[in-house]
Amino acid sequence: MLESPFRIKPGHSAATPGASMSGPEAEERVVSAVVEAILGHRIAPGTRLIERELANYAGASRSAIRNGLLTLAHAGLVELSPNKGATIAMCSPEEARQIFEARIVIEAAVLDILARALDDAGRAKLAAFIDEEHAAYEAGRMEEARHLSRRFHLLVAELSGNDVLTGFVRDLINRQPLLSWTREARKSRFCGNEAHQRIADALARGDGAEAARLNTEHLRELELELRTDRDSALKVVGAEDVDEDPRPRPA
Amino acid sequence: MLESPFRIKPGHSAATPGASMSGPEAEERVVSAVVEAILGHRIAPGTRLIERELANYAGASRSAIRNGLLTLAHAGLVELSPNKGATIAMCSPEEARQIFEARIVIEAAVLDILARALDDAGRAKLAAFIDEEHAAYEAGRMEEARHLSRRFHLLVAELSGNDVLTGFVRDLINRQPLLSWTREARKSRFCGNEAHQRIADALARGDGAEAARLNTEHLRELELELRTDRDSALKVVGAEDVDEDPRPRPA
DNA sequence: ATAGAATAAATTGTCGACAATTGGAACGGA
DNA sequence: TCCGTTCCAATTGTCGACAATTTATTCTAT
Repeated sequence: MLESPFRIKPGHSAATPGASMSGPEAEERVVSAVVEAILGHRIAPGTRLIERELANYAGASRSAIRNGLLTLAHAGLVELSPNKGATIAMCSPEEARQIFEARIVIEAAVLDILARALDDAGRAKLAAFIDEEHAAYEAGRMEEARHLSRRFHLLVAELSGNDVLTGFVRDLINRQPLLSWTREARKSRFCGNEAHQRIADALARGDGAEAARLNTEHLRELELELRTDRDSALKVVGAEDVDEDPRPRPA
Repeated sequence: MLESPFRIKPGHSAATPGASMSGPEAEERVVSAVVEAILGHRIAPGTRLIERELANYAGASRSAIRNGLLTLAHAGLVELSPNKGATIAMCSPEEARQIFEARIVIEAAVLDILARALDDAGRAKLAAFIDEEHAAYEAGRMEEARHLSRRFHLLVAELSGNDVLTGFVRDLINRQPLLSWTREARKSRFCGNEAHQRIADALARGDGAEAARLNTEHLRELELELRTDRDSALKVVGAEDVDEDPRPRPA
């Protein structure tokens, strides 16, 4: 769950008004939809999520939505205030810093573990993934490229064989889009395929320390880029508060 | 949440039969009760949790219990199978290994961070906590001592200032009692007040690397102790399957 | 007597309705 | 015009009831 099939496309406000197909995956559908919406920068942090709206949208009942919101809250993607409702989580700069700090240390550990345990099958998977990532970029499918770029770090964690650490990495990666939700960030250059290649090379050499160092550098770069994006965004829009705001307005 | 006030005492099977005080903390109550029951080794991994029973016990309705179970499931303390219900999570040896591995790397990072940021207030808190821990042990209040011993690691994380990593540490520590749930483990010697003291000393010196090394050693020792406990338990009870079983039998 | 199928009990999943709380709007007074 | 109060719509929280599924029991045939 939370693994995000990335299939549901929100944007229009009523899925299929007549057909109330309340499958057993109703809750899952909402979770996926919200995750996808956040990843696609179609929904802004701080946006209020009204249960009934989501219910209508997903063709499910409020109970399912409530469960979904609870799951999302546990994952740190939405914030729940008693009697106040749910909003897309907002990350303060400090929180963003902490997330990057956590990613750096955990991924470093994961790489160190993986460097010792990587076998041929793993090497092949890594190579194939990086190829796919590169292909998507070359073909101009930026959305997919960005998606794969995020998933690279998850793949590394999975290959390390430690499910606990993998879960942590997944949570942290999923929160990433909360940090850079401005339109500017979408223009950011292809984030680090070269870096990923270098990391994979170091891993193949069995040099976990170097892989960790490269990854740390990579993440620091990302963080810096994010910070400048945020700053420039603030400088541009200024005090009128960011309101290009592509969020689904309550009817 | 999950912070566990440790105040509710389960054991008798009906809280206050007449008074259905369904406060807003009903869900919280169940969560605390289950956490406390797990920590006190009063409930065995694999035990099935029936919603209606919990509801009656806590004087709440099934909805609240369901939410509580979802929270516990996300924390890794219970497992939910669709249409099958909830059980106290069982940790395979492999899972236990992964949890310790995760603790080692994350706490090492936390100690490294803290060594650079520790101020006088923090030093004082650490010292006071270790004193309290020691006092509880000397006074023979083993339950409390064990509780404080676990919390030491959480305190270190909190002092580091990184809430994200702190949350991870909390999750991992809460899962600890799932690993050593046998009666034998209760007899285990006071786990590492000296070790805690030494770690605090290294921190006070600003030597994060040494603190991390000591902590790693400390955790490895704990893991080993656990493993032998489990093995000896298996050797003793043998194939009759562990069934001293102090779990609340379904009426 | 045992294996298998049919039945019955128990438990979970889902839903809609109602109560409680919040946020905003209309209203009135200074 | 501005501030405070009152009222109302909107939203969340909670509950019990019913349907669907699983699990235990009983019955029958071999």
